[in-house]
Amino acid sequence: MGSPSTPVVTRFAPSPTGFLHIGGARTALFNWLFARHHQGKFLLRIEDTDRKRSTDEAIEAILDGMKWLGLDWDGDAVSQASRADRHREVAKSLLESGHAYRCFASQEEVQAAREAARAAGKSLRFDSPWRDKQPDDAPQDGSFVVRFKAPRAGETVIEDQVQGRVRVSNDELDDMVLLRSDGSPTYMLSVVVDDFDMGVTHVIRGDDHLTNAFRQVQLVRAMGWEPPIYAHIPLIHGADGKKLSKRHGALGVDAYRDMGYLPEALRNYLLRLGWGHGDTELLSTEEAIRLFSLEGIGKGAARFDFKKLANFNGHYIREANNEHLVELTEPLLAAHFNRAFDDADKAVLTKAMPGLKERAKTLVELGESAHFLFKSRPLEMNDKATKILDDASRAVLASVAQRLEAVEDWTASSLESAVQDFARSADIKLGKVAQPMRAALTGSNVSPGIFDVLEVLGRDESLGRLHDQSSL
RNA sequence: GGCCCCUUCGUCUAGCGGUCUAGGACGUCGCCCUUUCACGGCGAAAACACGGGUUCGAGUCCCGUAGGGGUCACCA
Repeated sequence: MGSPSTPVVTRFAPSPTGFLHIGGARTALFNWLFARHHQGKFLLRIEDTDRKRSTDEAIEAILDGMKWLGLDWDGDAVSQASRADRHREVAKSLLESGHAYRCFASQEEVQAAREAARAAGKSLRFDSPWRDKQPDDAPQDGSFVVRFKAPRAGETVIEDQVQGRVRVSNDELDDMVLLRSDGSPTYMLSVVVDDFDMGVTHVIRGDDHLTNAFRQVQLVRAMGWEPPIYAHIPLIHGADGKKLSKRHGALGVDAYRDMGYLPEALRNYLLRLGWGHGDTELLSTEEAIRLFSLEGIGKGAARFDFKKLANFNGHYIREANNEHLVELTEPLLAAHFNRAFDDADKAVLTKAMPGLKERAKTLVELGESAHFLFKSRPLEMNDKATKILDDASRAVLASVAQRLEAVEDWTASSLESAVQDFARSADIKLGKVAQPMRAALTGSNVSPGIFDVLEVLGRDESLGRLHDQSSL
């Protein structure tokens, strides 16, 4: 950890070529948690230096994803492209100090050299013939790129907070391009400059950046700056153990939202994916901030497991307050029934929510489980309900309905005693009357407690549904 | 292919030389609760990749092997 005197500054730096995918979300979460833990700053920088592949929609999607997840950043999101002048300025000073040079080799030449290296089984380093040429040797009109004059001898070492000490021989690294032939800065240059200018103290990112880190450290040193502290976290794999790609479940967080996962559940799950603190599984955001540390991050890649996410989600649904869940579920119901839901509908939903949320793993399931409340008579029975409603059951329904009509106080407890009395007097088991009732009232074999269902549905609707299915 | 990283139950993980006959969670399978389904409770099966060292003693340290991953762009 940095000394207490230097405030922690972390950043999340996604490239806006798509949505905020699950791996990026976890990286953002770790950076956010780390910054909040140290009461430091968490910055957001959009790495849009590749103008062609960056889109405004993607930027929006990423910001939306962050907001939905509850990861708030300090200050405004910075556009890396907007800082191109400063990046060029740094490249220029590197050129002047002799840490960079103009390379006139064509892309074809570079390509050919790499292929030769591969054929020879060597590292694919490109040695530019222009590295040690004098400025006047340069062709007058040729286009060029600016390359970093990387050290060839020795090795570069990174004290990574997750990976430990990692070292690589400098002759493995070639002279990376700093400025393209059109004068635009590359990512390698831009990250280094931006991280420095933004005062980033800790770079926490996916370990696919680990090898980049070596070159970045060299660049930082060439500028006479101090490198940030690095923490390269393992990638997330799909359930099949393969790298998470577009084809392998690397969905945007918006997809998880649409599948009915709660942001708090996804946060908690993502946190536990690759980070641990003893046996603790469920952590509130406050606890997560309090407990989070880089030491708790594991080194191995983790597989994404929907089953466990669902379990966490069920937990957070049960924990959520009813009004909030009604708000989240109402749009799903409105879409399903293709009609607006008014306050009376919401009141019904709210009343049923305690029984509903107990058995839902996702918001989608929660919404579906509420359908029966709003269906109009006569309800259509699903297969299981149809099976339950045999002749005997329909006869029972007729009798119990008759008994319920006499109930003055239409509440779950009164209704329960009425049905209990009925079952006793008719000498049948409660289940024999409850299940047919459930079928008739909900059209299904699964629902919240049947007496709660009666109460929520109300006297008229309940009796009506019972009569619809009872034999006369 | 070069370089770098990783490897504890099916999955996520705890473990930071002896307390490990390896703990928790999800999942799975039983049982209990019970008006269904969930929830909850109880219980079970289930792992230190392999081989060498180091050490009185290794899941914990070192070296190989195997497997997995990442990266080698005028992408980020």
